[in-house]
Amino acid sequence: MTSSTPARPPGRPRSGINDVVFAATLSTVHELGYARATVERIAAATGIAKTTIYRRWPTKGTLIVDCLLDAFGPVPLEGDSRAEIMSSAIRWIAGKIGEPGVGDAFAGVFSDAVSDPGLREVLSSRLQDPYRLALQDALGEPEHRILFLIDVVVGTLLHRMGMTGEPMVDDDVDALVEMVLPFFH
Amino acid sequence: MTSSTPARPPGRPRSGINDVVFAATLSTVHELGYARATVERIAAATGIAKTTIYRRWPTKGTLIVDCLLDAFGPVPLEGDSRAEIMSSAIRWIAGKIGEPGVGDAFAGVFSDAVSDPGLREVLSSRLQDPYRLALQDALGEPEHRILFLIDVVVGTLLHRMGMTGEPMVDDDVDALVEMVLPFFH
DNA sequence: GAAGTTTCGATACCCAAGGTTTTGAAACCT
DNA sequence: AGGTTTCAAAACCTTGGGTATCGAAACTTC
Repeated sequence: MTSSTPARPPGRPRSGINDVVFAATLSTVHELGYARATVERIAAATGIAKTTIYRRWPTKGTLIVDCLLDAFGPVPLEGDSRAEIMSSAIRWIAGKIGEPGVGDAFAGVFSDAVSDPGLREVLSSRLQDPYRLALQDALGEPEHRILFLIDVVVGTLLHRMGMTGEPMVDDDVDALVEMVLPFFH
Repeated sequence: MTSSTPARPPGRPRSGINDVVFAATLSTVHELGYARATVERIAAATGIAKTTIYRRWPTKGTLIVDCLLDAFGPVPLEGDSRAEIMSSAIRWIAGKIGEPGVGDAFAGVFSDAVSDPGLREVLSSRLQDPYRLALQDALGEPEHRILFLIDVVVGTLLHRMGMTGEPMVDDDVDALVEMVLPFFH
């Protein structure tokens, strides 16, 4: 049982700066927008070296994805009925995308992924798949229906964000829920 | 009335190369993706100089928007009922986004616009507004409802395109129509 | 305490791509 | 012929993602 708690690996341990980097990433994206939130600026905002960021995240895209994973956390799948579960999930992701920097970062990394199959794979497997699986389980729907649901909800929220620069207002989120729910009876 | 038909401006007239540039833009984007479809490569594909492109379009974003305007053309608002009009419009834009290069170009310029308020303005006023006004007129819906409709339809189609790299299949476009129509009675 | 290993900060660097500038020639007008 | 605009070609600038190097710091084990 010597490896049940694997010994700390040799060498200098990493300092616990991930949270600081995530916070600086979101605030920098919020202030300057996605494209002008360069890795150099994010590093400067945290006070650490750019090389340290690239040692932990191989690309800017993976940094943003990890940052979003940290910002989102697990889906709260609350509610007694399927309708309540879907409704709360939609409002939850709408609220998250409305948080400062989150929507910009999401839309930005999403757009980078369009021309970058590697990043698309990261986005799909690390960010989308966990939520897709949780929703499949909670709603008892087949994969392609959940993928369609995610396309509709996230696509709509990001399109509004990208077109106006502002997150979707609550009235329109209500409309989104009202439109989606009947389709998934 | 000497200026009713304004005289041709002095100097060497522009050669009619816009169509060639648009075609080369779409094919280059289709082959290499949006980010790798550089202005230099597009120019090389047409055989004209990069400076000629920048003389006609101030930025890559405006070139792409003009290219999309040319590729889309006017919305066909056919059908006797509101349902038929909406259905045909949704299938029309889905088909256009599925054409080679169009979806990539659309998603790419859209994502650039996230961090670029100037490009966002161009995208909104030159590309979205004409279709929004035509739909408002044809469907008799207020502006915010049409904006919501565009967010849902275009957002969903682009999210699928960005996440998978492939346009949405017909079955899912059918589902999109089926979901949207009842909401707009 | 010394050797080995890994992280850190700093700096310099490479490369791609958007965009500008310059120059000389060509095409059109009056 | 002179004025004006467009064109192609080339050099150039800047930004930003990502890499390479180096010495110092922080741990481990022997």
